[in-house]
Amino acid sequence: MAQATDPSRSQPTTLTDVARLAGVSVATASKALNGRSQVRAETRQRVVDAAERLSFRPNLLARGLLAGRTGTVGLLTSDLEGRFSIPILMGAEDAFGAGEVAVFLCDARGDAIREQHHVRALLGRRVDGLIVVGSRTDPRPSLGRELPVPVVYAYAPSEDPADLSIVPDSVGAGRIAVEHLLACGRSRIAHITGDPRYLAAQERALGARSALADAGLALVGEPRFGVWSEGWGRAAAAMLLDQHPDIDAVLCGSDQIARGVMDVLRERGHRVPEDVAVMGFDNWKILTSASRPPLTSVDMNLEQVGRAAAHALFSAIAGAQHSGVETLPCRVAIRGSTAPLA
Amino acid sequence: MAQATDPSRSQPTTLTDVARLAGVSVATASKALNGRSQVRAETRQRVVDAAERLSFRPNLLARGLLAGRTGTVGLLTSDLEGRFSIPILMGAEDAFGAGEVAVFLCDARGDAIREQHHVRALLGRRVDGLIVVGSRTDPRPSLGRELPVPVVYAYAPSEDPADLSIVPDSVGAGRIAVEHLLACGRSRIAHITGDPRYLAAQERALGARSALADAGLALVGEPRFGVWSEGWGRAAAAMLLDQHPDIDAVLCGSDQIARGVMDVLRERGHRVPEDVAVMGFDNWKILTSASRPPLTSVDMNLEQVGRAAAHALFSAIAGAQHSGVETLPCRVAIRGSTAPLA
DNA sequence: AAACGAGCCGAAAAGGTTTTCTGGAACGCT
DNA sequence: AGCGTTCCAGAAAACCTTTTCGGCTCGTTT
Repeated sequence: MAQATDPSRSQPTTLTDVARLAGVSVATASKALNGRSQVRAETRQRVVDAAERLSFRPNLLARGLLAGRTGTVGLLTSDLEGRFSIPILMGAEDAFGAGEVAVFLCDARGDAIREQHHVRALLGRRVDGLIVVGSRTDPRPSLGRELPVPVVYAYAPSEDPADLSIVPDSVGAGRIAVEHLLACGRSRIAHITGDPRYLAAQERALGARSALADAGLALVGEPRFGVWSEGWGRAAAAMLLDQHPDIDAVLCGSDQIARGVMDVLRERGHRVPEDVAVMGFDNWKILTSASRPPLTSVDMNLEQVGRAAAHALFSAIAGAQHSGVETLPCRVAIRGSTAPLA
Repeated sequence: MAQATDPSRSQPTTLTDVARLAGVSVATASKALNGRSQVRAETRQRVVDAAERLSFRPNLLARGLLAGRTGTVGLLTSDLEGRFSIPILMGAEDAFGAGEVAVFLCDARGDAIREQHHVRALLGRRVDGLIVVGSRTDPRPSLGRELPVPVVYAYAPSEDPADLSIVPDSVGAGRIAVEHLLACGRSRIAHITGDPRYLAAQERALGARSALADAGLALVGEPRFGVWSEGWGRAAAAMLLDQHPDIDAVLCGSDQIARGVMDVLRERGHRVPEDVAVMGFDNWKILTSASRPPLTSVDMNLEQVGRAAAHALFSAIAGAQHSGVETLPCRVAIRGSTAPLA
């Protein structure tokens, strides 16, 4: 006798097994399980029972090979570590998971070579489409127009306008932040933000200024660019208070910066929000809910971005031909650090 | 004529195309490209050139169908949002990516039904194995012994000792934390930690006590369990200082708690680390590097856990039969919040 | 009674690759 | 010349599923 095979690793049951047990041909078994009409109800039931007893799961490889579509997509992140990729990834996974589509996850770690490698591997697996997730909102090089499957860029738009990109509306984010502060009765608003080489920093500042201008106001001083850290928030806040002790709101480019700013405000005896309102961007709950008081922040709706990218990819796979950069609105998550002036 | 097909979505080239262009049979083309020996060098070169010209990529579905192995694994997380899954996921993705294995990402969102659904879907895609990543270190129900592929549990071990699980050494983490504080000359050490229903909280406390006992010492008071938040850290620190103003170190159950503790210490005029040393767990850089001073913290080496799980799955796929819970050591990331007593 | 239609099932092909086996050609040796 | 050996290429099967098409049976209609 041949060596007994490990029972716990037995070959998965095939349609042939089911057909044999049900006493029909594989063709009939297939039709019975897939709800085709040319099967008698009684026969169908026999097949379904047999499949159940053998706990049959159709081999999606074979099906994909035949159908030309695999029901898989590639999710290519440039940087899993950064916290922006994760919510986008969650949104996309959510949107796909509901629709029987499986997601290949690849992390390029910001390396173009590795990215290219992953694209090749994914194409070898005949994914139906790709989502490319960036780690910042600055445009990135396109994967090219010659790919055999549709591609959607999320968060970081493609440089090629022929590609389809889904990004949060950073300018609008700056606008709604200022509008919220204005609604709270603030008028002497300063802006402390992060690295000026980030498009997001520039666009948020632009939106903030534009909303102020619409109200006939202007920022107190110039936007203070620096880095995305609490330390910078503290340093900039100290300088700001020295020069402009009369501010009544600080719009911060990130939640981290906002935390630094709030620490300095408190240490210098300014009450938040009674004397000075503080706002951040990103709505990173670990920071916003832990600060004293909890921090009002602009949420970039990143899960939404991921979901929208997934839906866009769906319709692109179905044949729709869209292109250009689509922006999604952000929203203000209001907490204790902003409140109307008494 | 038939409708012209969209050139940008042309069918991928197949081995048949390559063989035709090279003037050989598909069998020979396959052997040439896969380095089989029964091909003349000159013929092989012709095939390779043809494949190159057509930018041929073998269809991994077909290969997988034939080989019975697909070179894919499923990564099943219970909670992508939590920050513990991500490093594990990165480590696993890293280990697999190097070896031509692609990773299906599925997020069950802590829902057993959804998890079961994903397992079925992954088995339908004939993954070669599964990694199940938990969101906390408490044991979780096994997926069962009847699965047709090997499974490795990471971070959250399986309740079934017949399964293989890879977890960080939480007891050891508590030990090395205390050992570091002892090495800094501290002897009056208090412990403020999180939710007592988390095994990690219990085990870290256990390890800490055991290391202290080895040195002939004991904790100052009982471990103070609460929740994993800055707010609890502040509240507990205030109580602690009221009862035991003479402590010289606080071991905190998480970096968030540690930040809260440090804020209260500073506000009450205790210097860190001169008067009181503070340590956290998790080594979450966004918190450890932003605090004043930067926070010493125990790193759970989660990427390592992910990599180890990937390697374990590899060898299980290759046939090795391991089981039980394997613990991986943690390490102390030393920063400014701990320093030797002068 | 013959013809026809409807309903149901099975045979076979297709999808792309790898592997095994067969066979042909060239070459060396007796 | 005949035989054996080596080398190389191709034919065919296999993996598993879906779909098309042909054919069988049975019931209905003229």
